[in-house]
Amino acid sequence: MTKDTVRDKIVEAAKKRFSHFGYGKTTMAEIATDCGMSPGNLYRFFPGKLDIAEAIASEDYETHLAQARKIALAPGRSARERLRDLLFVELRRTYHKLEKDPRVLEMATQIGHERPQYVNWMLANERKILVELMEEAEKRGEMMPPGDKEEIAEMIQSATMKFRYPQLWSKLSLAKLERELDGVLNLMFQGLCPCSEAEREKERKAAHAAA
Amino acid sequence: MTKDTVRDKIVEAAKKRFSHFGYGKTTMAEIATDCGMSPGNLYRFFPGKLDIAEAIASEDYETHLAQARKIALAPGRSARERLRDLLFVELRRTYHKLEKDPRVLEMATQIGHERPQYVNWMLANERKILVELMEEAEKRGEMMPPGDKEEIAEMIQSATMKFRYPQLWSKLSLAKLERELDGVLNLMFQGLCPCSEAEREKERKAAHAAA
DNA sequence: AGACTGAATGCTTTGTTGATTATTTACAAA
DNA sequence: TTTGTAAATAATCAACAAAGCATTCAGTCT
Repeated sequence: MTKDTVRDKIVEAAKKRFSHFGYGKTTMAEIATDCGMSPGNLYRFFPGKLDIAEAIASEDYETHLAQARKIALAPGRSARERLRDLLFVELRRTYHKLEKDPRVLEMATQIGHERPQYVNWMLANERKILVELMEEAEKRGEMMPPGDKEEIAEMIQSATMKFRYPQLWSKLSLAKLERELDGVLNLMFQGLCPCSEAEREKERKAAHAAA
Repeated sequence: MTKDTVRDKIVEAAKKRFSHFGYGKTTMAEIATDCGMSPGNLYRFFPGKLDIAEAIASEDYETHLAQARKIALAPGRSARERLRDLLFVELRRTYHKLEKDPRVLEMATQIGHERPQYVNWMLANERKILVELMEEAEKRGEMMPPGDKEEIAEMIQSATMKFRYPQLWSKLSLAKLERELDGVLNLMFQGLCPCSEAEREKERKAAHAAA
């Protein structure tokens, strides 16, 4: 039996236990027994319990990323339509996932708390997709904002972070969240008080001086 | 001795204790003794301990609101400059306040956790100021985005919530936070991919259909 | 050697007890 | 009636013991 097969077996067993009893309530000993091995042996395949959870999360995340990339590059939709689609799909997906079962939320908070680096890695991946979206738009000759695309992606994430893991930040209903996301997108798309670039530049200087 | 005088005395005593020992570590009995009365009597002036904290917070908040309103209506600055000033001042103010002393943070989290209504009330107040800012801009003939001002204010808050109580949501440094706020504001001001209103309308219909 | 075990370790969680403390209430003074 | 007290209650907290568990490792088997 190859090493990867065993790894998969462990992940499968853990997935069953975690989704049934929750992360906190399943022990390494139980996972080991389910795989017909001793607890100690698990550590030859994973550094620790949380890493098994990460492996499970990553599986899910891979398919999510693929889906997101497809939306970001969907033909026949404008850049802004694609961005809107992307954020709405993410909002609904995570909302429902966290809503339907508290076990997932438990694992999410656990990982988010003890592995901030992992969260950063996810954000970076999604930023890469946003950049691809913008590059694609530029290639198609759509109007694009000036400036570094990676930075713009960061700001989009910053302005929409509330909608990324909705249940962690607020207790708003999905309907309310969707309305707010729509509003924030409109704000970003149309811009407050649209006017000339020159005027904007002057303004930023004034802001800098005041600070 | 009038009722309000006693109330003030209680608030003063509590303020001293809270800022010195923290909310959790001061007892109602101590506050009462400081005021030369029995613990039970405090309840003739406040429904509970947390309400005393609220009273203290509100005192501070009033001066904050006044300052914010002044910034929002400052002469000689454009609407966007004023909005930028407002958000930056708020960011720095709360960041430093929470940074400098954990006692304030303790009270803030306590109130935020057990009195979500109070937080809503604060947000509503600040929204009112944003609306005033926009109305003032309109009066001065500055270019304004179309739509309900109250709603726009809500969306601005939504997009900038990360900067309102920075320490509660992330562990970013003030410098990083300022850069992000700057970026988000630019995003809102210039708008992603500026283009015609008609095109935007078409887009929203498409988004609706897709949902 | 390489794969694996299961007992040992030390950390975290849980349960329990006793004290503190917010809040209520029955009563007293003015 | 208003203003207050202080004892009673009930909820929470702190301290500490007991379990339980993730993780490690000395050692077995192949």
